[in-house]
Amino acid sequence: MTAQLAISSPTAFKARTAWMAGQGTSEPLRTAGTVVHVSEGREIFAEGEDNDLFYKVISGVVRVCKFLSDGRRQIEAFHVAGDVFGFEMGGEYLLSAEAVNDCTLVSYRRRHVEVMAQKDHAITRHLFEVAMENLAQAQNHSLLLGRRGAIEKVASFLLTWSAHSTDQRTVHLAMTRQDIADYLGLTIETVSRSLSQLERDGIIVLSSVREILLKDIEALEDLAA
Amino acid sequence: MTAQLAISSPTAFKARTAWMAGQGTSEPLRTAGTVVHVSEGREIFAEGEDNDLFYKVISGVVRVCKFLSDGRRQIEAFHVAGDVFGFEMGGEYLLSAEAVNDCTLVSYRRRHVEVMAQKDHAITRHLFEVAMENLAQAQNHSLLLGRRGAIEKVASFLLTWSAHSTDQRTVHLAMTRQDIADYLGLTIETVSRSLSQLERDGIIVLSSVREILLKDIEALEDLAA
DNA sequence: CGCTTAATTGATCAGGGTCAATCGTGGTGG
DNA sequence: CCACCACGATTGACCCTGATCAATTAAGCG
Repeated sequence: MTAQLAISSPTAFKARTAWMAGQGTSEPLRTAGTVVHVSEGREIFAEGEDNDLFYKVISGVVRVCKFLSDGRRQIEAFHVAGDVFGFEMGGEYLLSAEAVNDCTLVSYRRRHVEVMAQKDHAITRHLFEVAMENLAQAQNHSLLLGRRGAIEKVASFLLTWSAHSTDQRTVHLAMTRQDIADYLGLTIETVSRSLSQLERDGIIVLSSVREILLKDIEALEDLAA
Repeated sequence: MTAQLAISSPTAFKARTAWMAGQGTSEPLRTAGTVVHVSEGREIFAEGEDNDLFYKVISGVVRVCKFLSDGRRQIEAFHVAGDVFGFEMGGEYLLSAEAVNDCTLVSYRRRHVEVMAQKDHAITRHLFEVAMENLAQAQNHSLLLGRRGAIEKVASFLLTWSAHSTDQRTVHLAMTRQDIADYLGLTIETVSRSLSQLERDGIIVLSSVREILLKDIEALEDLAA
């Protein structure tokens, strides 16, 4: 609360290196957690369950999502190394979380951390930042969903996701087309067509299904503007 | 942090009575603010400005929104009496806020409150709840924007907004059709047509432009499911 | 009473969804 | 090692919802 650390950036994903999560003096929660492994596709928690735990990603990618009664799915966010998710105030989770691929996570017992936070102000501040970061992300996501066309959405997604790649111009996708579609509020076919379109325009190259080369980042940024 | 107060409900708007905002022992911030009046259509703050203040609504309705470079607008939320908005971590606001109609607000100096929060744990917890409530709201909004058709969106909007009305079946709209459209990610025409459609189906009655009677709440809930 | 702005309604169009067929790719087992 | 299989991704044809353009109506307000 006291220090006004600027949050990293108002993007949908956050970039921190996996190896530093859970260690270092900048990590207020480092002593409190339990390491867990979750394999691809497995549920971490579901909407409506008691939320006594929250998590931080060490490696892998997690999706958090909601479902409509008819099965339609909306992915709210993808979480990568360093991100905290599942931290909520009420008695039960408001969304579900699943492993996009094999993940290593640290789980924290909420009540335990709450007690710690009373003594250690740094923890409180850290949790605040987590919450505010997720909020900023959710608000950007709304803008994306409400006011952009299919190509704009896909371009925007590629740019954001490219921030994680070691090489800025090579995007490794951890998720399927269906995941992307459910994140962008599109169908799998429209995502596919948009990618093909971008390739035809010489803006990207689909070097393999899960790997995309960004040839013209300028053009992508114009589309995502 | 310690007490795990359940947040009121995961709806897009929150209902509290105007006359109790800013007083009562349940109000940790009651001594710190300054009352301000903002008239209809006026900007309260804009994306990119220094955020040294945040606000609570006493009366009236506030919209918070983002703009795309081409002028398209996405309203993230409407805030009513009791809601806190403009509370962010970074150095500048990530969204803009405007008065939908004449408003009375209380403004709080962020740095001042941050100092207070160090001494008074109740303030910290209260701000946490504010943040988490806004987060839950933003996430529900994403679901609405990404995965629902026009009629579903409008039905959902009416139900949520009806929670504020004294009479549950009579909805007074503070905002224009354009505001509704920008909140739902639709055009003004589609909002209008959806309302007309609902009236033709006997589900609502448009008693005047700003007043709508909900005749068949069941049917609305089915649509919004 | 007219003027201005918001809202409704209509006609048409296009972006994206749906349905269906084909292609690729990675994994498995012979 | 290779062939087959299963599932994900791509592509095509068509349709439908919601956007766009345009005209009309309604509602404040001076």
